[in-house]
Amino acid sequence: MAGEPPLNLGLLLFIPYRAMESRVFAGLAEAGFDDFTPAQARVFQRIAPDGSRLTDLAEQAQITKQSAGFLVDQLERAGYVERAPDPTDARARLVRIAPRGAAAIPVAAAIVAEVEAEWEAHLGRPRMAALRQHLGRLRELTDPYR
Amino acid sequence: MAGEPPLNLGLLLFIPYRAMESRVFAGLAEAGFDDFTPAQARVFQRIAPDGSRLTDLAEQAQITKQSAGFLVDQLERAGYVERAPDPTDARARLVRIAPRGAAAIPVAAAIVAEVEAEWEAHLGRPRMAALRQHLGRLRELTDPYR
DNA sequence: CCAAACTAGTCAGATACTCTGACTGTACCA
DNA sequence: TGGTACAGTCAGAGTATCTGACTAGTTTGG
Repeated sequence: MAGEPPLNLGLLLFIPYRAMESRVFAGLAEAGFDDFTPAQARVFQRIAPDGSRLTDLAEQAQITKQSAGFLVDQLERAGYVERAPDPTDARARLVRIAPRGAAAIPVAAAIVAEVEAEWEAHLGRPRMAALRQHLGRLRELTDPYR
Repeated sequence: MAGEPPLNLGLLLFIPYRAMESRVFAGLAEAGFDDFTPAQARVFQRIAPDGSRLTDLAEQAQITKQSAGFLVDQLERAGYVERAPDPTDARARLVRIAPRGAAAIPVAAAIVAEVEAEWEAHLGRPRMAALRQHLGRLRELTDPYR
C-alpha cells in the first residue's frame, strides 16, 4: 500500500537522461554516424553555433581542458569539428562544427523529438510541459554556465 | 524576447543530475568517505537492501559484468561492500553493504535532502512534487528494471 | 612601456574505467 | 544424462580522465 519507495531524485533524473542518450547514440550509429563515442558527443553538443573555446567546453562539460582537448582531437580526426584561430585572441582557437558534425545534428534532433513525443504520449502534454519548465528553472540553480 | 532556446531535454535532465551527484560526492568526501570514485558509487547505490547479484548490478548500471566486478572489487577492498555466497544458487554471490558502506548511507541521504530542500525552496513545494511525480512516471518508460 | 600576473592550450605520464573474448563451474530442462 | 543457459572470473586492449609542468599570448599596475 505504501507504493514505491521515494527513489533518490538524482537517480530519477539520471534514468531518463541515460535513456535519451542511449536512444540518440544508437540512432546516430544506425544513420552512419558510428565513429564517435558518448564522451565525445557530450563535448560536441556544447559547442556554440559560432564556435567555442576549448577551455569553455571543458568548463561546461566539467572535465579538465586536457580531457576536452583529447576528445576534440578525436572529433576533429573524424571530421565532426574543426579548429580555427580565434581572431580576438591569438592564444585561443575556436572549435567549430565541421560539415560532418552539421550533418549529424538534424539526425540527432529528430531522434530527440521522437523520444520526447513518446514521453509526451505517456505523461500527457501539460505534464510534459511542466516537466520541461521545472527542469529549466532548476537550471538557474544548478548550471553555472547560463 | 524569444527567451531561452528550448534546451535539449536530455541536457536539461543531466544538468541537475550532475549537480546532485557532485554535491553528494563532495559532501561524502568531506565526511571522510573519500576513498571511492563516482563510478563505484553508481554501482553501490543500486545494491538492494538484502544484497544484489553482480549480474543484476551490471544490468541496472548498464555496464558489463566485468566492469561491475572491477568496481565491486574496489568497493570491497575499501570496506564498503562484502560478498557472500547466495544460498539459493551456488554459482552466484550476493554483494551486500558492509559496515563502512552502511555508515556512508545516512550521510549521503542528508546531503540529498539538503539539495532537495534547496531545489524546493527555489521551485516551490507543488512544483517540486510535480517534478518528482513526472520523473517517476517517466521511469515506467525508461527503466527496464522496475 | 614593461615586468608581473594571468589565461589558452599542449605535452608527458599515470590511473581509472570499460570493453570483447575466452573460460570455469553450477543450474535447469527435456 | 546430455545439452543449454547462466553467474562469475581471467586476460588483454582501448578509452577517458586526471595531475603537474610547460609554452606562448594577454592584461594590468606602476
